[in-house]
Amino acid sequence: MELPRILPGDAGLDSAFAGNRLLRTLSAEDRAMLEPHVELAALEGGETVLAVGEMTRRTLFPFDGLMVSMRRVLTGGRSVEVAAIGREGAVGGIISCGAAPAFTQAVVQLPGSAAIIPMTVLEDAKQASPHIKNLFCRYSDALLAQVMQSVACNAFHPIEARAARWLLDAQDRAASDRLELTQESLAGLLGVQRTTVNAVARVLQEQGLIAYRRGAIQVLDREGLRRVSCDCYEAVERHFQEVLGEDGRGIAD
Amino acid sequence: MELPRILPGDAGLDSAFAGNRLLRTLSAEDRAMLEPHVELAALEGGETVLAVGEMTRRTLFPFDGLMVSMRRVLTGGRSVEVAAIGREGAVGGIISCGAAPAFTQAVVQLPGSAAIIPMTVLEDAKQASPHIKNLFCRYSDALLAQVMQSVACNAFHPIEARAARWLLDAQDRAASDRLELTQESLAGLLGVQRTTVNAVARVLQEQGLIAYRRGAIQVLDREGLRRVSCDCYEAVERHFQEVLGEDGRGIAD
DNA sequence: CGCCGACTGTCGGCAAGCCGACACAAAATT
DNA sequence: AATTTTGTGTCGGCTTGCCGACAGTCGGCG
Repeated sequence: MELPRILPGDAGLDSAFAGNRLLRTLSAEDRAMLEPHVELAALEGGETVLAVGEMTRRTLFPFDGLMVSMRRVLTGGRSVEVAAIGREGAVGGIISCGAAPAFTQAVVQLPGSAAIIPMTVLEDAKQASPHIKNLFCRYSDALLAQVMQSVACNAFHPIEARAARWLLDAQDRAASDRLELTQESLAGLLGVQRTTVNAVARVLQEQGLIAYRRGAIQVLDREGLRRVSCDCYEAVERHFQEVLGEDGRGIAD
Repeated sequence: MELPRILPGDAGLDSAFAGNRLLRTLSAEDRAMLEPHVELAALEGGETVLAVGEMTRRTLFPFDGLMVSMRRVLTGGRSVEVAAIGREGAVGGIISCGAAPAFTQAVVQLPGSAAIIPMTVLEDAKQASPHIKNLFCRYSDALLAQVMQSVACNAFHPIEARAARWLLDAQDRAASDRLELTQESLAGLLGVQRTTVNAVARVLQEQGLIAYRRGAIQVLDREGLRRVSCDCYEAVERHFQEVLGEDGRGIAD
């Protein structure tokens, strides 16, 4: 995978360390340790960040609207999103510590920027900083919880609710309220037929919750979406808060 | 949670360190480091090993037929199994490093034994032994993969295939080919109606793949089950092999 | 023995969402 | 401006699995 670079100036670094929920919690010393090894990248929608089977030698910390979608593709070509990661988290070797090949593919769903750090650097940082180590452990738990919730969500909740949840999740991470994606790709993420997505989109639009045109969906009424969405949205957010807290310190740091 | 103890004699310890796929890979020195802090427990079906919200202060390494089921319960009382863990893995704080409360409940599904080790001890061991640290990282990745596969599996595969997969998974871990569970509880694990499970069970029995009586299912024909099961079974096992290998050393230890 | 609670078998109506098909519209390409 | 590509709208038939209901059965226990 080749990633386009953006200017690695201090402005970029500052917004990375301020814009990502994990990086934001780092002390000056922690930050100083990582900074020399950070690479910044601007990513466009559709780019593959990590291919199945590829070794996870680095980790991306999204900020600035970037949302990366982790997809599991099955034999037969059908695929679902198993997790979406934005400025609240990290993608790559953060769980496996770089010791395992990717099980899912990671694709840029909403464009934005990321701070990219080699796993070797991160592993050293974990050794040196108790906070970093603890932070990554807690984030791993939060990510696992997110995926676990999706298992339950897929099993029980109707697509209308799941679609609404997805839109809320996406908009949380997006830089704008306009999400550039087709109904077709949304269908692929939710693991349902395109025609089903179309039906749901129509209903949500009639209710004034969203507006869409060719290749883009706009969120008009977050509160309304929240009502039709399943409570998986809240459940995951609650666990995030509990584990990582708003300040990212969480429990017993 | 209170766990009944079994005699912590050397015989028990030996079978624990030989019977669990993770513990088995430890060197004599690694084992010596943990041994003084290991508690052995015999667990009965239905016991709650970890309640939602409880801090994960220790980790269980199942052996000897024990299978623990991680369940996510939704508002409304419906629940699904998000992961099943047997002698190939570990349950508890292994991902969160003990830094987060449990998001799912963990219930004993098939009776057996476990080696229980406090997270504090495990964390120290990770510091001291590169192999242990690497092993736990790789297992974390494998567990996450398992859950991710379930998301896709629930989204696409018909229950007949999923049920067959569950039976294979369970029998891999069980001490015998007789699984003591009711159709009702299997329905709860798969996240479907009991009547649906009943229909599936009847079909599988007619095909001679299983036999069941009140409260127990017996696997008769593994190969046959494999044919009707979805390939999620193989997909997860393959990733396990790739990451942990048969000897648990996996990639670049 | 006889009761009772838990588990299983079965049915019929019903809704969600699959799936293929096709027409249309908007953008991109030439 | 003409053409192609890509995305959207919609329909009808069909299957899976939900859901409530109820009857049958097994086994333990008083």
